[in-house]
Formats: sequence, C-alpha cells, structure tokens
Amino acid sequence: METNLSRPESVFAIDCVILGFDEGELKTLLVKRSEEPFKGYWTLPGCLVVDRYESIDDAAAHVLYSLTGLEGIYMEQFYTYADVDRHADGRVVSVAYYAMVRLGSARESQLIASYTRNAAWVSVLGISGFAFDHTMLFEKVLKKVRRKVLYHPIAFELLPEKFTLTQLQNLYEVILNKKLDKRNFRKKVLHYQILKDLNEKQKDVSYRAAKLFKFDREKYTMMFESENLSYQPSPPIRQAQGMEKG
Amino acid sequence: METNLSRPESVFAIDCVILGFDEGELKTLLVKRSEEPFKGYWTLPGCLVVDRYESIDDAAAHVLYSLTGLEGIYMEQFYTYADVDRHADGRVVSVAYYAMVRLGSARESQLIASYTRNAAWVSVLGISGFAFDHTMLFEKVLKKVRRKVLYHPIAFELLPEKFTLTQLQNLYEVILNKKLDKRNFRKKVLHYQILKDLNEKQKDVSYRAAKLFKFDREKYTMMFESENLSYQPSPPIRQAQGMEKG
DNA sequence: AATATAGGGTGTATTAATTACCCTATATAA
DNA sequence: TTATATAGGGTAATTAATACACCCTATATT
Repeated sequence: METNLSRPESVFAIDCVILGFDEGELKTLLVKRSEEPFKGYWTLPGCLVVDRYESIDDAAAHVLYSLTGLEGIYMEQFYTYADVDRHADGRVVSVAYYAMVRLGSARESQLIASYTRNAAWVSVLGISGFAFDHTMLFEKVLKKVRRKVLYHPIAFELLPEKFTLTQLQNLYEVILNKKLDKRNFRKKVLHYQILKDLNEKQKDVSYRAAKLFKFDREKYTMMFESENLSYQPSPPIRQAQGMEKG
Repeated sequence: METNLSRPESVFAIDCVILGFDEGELKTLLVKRSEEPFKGYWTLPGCLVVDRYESIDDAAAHVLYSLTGLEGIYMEQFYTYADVDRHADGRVVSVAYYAMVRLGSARESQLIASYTRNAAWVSVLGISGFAFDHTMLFEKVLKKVRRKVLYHPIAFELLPEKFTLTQLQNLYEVILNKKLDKRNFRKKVLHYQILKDLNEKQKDVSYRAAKLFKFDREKYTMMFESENLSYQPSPPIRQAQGMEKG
C-alpha cells in the first residue's frame, strides 16, 4: 500500500557485521567511536543513507569498501531495526547486513589509512562495550551465521581460494565453537561432492603437506537448483542434525 | 554509525503477507487497489509509517488489526525492500512482514466492514496480477515459510487450538504442496513430544471421531532453549531431510 | 438390522545417515 | 636417525528416514 506519498524521502542507516577468519579465530571489524554518546565504545561499521538515489545494498557495499578497500564481497541483508528509542536524537531505522571477508595475510593493509586509527579486527569471543543496541544486533547475526553455516556454504567465503580439509574443519569449529570429528567431517564434506580436488599440495609447511581443495560453486549451484525443482523433503519441526562430537 | 542526524525523521512503508488456512487451502489476505497506478491489481496489505513515534512492529500489527480486527497474531519481519525504482513517485522503503492467522469458521466477519469491499482471502496457488513488486515479495515469503515450517512449529499458528493429526497433516501438505505418508507423519510428529494428547475426540462428525491434540508450547520452548545451550549439531551444507513420499 | 461411507488408526522391514573410535604414512627439523 | 607434527583413512553400532496395506469405528441410509 504505497500511495499518497507525502514525503517520499527516507533517511535511514546501515549497520554492517563484517566477519573474517584469521589466525584460527573468527573476527569482526569494528570501529571505535570518537564522539558522545558512547565515546570510546565499539560500533558496527555503518553509515547514514542520505542519498535518495542510492540503494541500500549499494550503501552497505560502500561501507565495506570505504573500510577495507574490498569489492564484490559476500553480503546479505539481515534485519531492520527501527525501535523509536534506539538513538537519543530520534528514531533511526537501521538496516543491518552481514558480510564475509576473505582475509589476506596482510590484512592490516586492508584497512584504509584514514580509518586504521579507529578500526580493528576483534575476535568475536567475548567482545564487550558495544554502543547503542549493537551488542544485541551482533549476537543475533552471529547466531544466524552459526545456523546458516549448517545448510549453506557461506563458510567458503571466509577461506582462501585453495584450502585444505583441515583448514575447512578448523573454520567450522571456530564458527560453531565446538570440536568436530575429523573422519566424519571429511566423509561428510567429500560426500557432498562440492569440493574440487586440485591435485596440488601445500608448500612451505614444516610437516606433511596436505592436499588442496577448491569450492566448486558451479556444481553447488546446479545441485541447489535441481533440488528446488521438486520441493525439499520435510521434517515438520526437527532441526537439521549431524556432525556431532569429536 | 548513527551520528550527526541531520534529519532524524523517516518515512517508509510496511507490507504484510497474511497467511491463513481455510477450507483445506492456504490463503492470503489481499487488497484490491482502487487507484492508479496498478488500479484493480492485488496488493499486499500495508501502510505508510509516518508517525515517528510508532515502531515498525506496531505499525505491522496495526495493519493486521485494521483489516481483520485480530490482535496478538504471530508475525515476523521478513526483509526490507528499498530499491530506488520500486515506486514511480520516488524511493519507498518497505519493510515486509509475514503473519499467520487462525481463521475461525466465520472468517468473513473478520474483515472489518469498511475494508470488505476491497479485501479478500485468496488461495496462494496461482495468484496473479500483483501491483508493484509484490509478486516477487509474496513468492519469497512463501518460499521462506515453506522452508521454515521444516524446522519451526509455525504451522500451529494456522490451526485452531485443538486439532486432529489429520488436520495437521493436511496443513503441512497444503503448505508444502505435496502429499505426505500418514503413518510416517504421525510417527514423526508424535516422536517430537510437543503435542499434548487432550483425551478428547471430535464431535459432530459423520465418521469415526479422531483424537484432539494441542501444541505444547511450553515444552517446545524448553526443548528449544536447552538445545541452544550446547550449540546445535551440524551438517555443514546439507539441507534438512525427511518425511518424503506418500 | 444390514450395509455403505468416510475417515481413524496402526507395524515392520529396508535403507541411509550419523556417530564413536585409532592407527599408519609422510614431511621437516634437529 | 630420530623426534615431532600433521595428513589421511575404515568399520561397526546406532539412529533416523522411508516405503508400504490393512483393519477399525462412528454415522447415515435403506
């Protein structure tokens, strides 16, 4: 029912949870506030959307680009927060996104100069001191990602192009915050047939080199699409199960 | 990053997909547009949110109330659409919700008088002629609900308090648009132990009366919460499976 | 009272997925 | 050569999912 638009303009905000996998930890990119209110607290990176010609997806991508210099990043809209008391100065409608970033080894260089003073990659375990309602927002995203990783290959967005099964398992363990059994993990993940064996090995490791794999996106997409033709089977209530106990 | 609020006001819209189960069909409540553009097309019920003191959840609840007179309905935020070209008069930011309504037998009376001319419960199969981008929006909600029903007991929101297993199965069949096996369905659904056997039977049916059940919400909540303590087991990619083929 | 109708209610065998559990092979560094 | 650190693989037990068909019972009709 979008009619009689007295004021078609909109002023609202983007908040973005940016996740990365680095040094065996799941991290998120946060910005330290330099102003009141909440001076010195962490905030999720974000911006106000003032240009009425900018799409919110573009605005979110811009937040990411301005902080990291990265483009074409995996990003998804999460939820819209619009409680009237979120901000002291009046209602701020925030559309929250989450993004998954492939961190290079020189990750610090990916923080654009003018921001580096205030921005940092922080381990997701035990962050405190968020401004506004960002604690709640961040926790909800984390919960969503922990669930989504169970039925969607978003984890690969956090790994380098080529990776070993052990690296993949470590990532799942870090995201889910639990140990997994090695053989069962491998059996299952290879069974899906969405990994391409590159017939290459790690180099420059001081132990037995492991095989390298690549996520086969085309194959995954094909399987996913053919699944959709005949609609998914269906346990009425049950959660997805599996991959339990190392 | 919500600072320097030059214009803290926001003008945006709510669109709401309202689902109900009636006469063995899944239906949605639609409104026929009486004005250009898209005169005579179906639209999702909705409203503009102009009051800066109204939360969007309240606004969505209000849309529902004004159409049906119902309160306390199950309702969930779905997605925010903000493409700049959604509406001819400028950008309209729409926060989409979906709601699940328990339709009484006298469902017509639940359409508030002034609206009944323009509003109707329409079977979700094969609706066409939506205004704006509401076709896409509606289809995405339906897909979401079809998926969500597999791991969350939202279906019970569509049934009367007391229901038979056959009614429950019919509902699942209608939502998923596929036949399910009676014995397997019963086995599974009773196995979850979230139905309370009321030790009552149907009355006024011209065939053998079936037992009545009730969704045990407290028990479900308990189970769900205890699951969350030790985080869910986890097939990395796989979709939930089950309940296939009658 | 016999019969037709409409749906209620159940059990078992097969297959697939999940879990638990440990040892050997290989590369490197000392 | 040896110590060490990680790669990599198989099997049995359990649990969950699937496929499948018949008898029961309340009511309405004759």
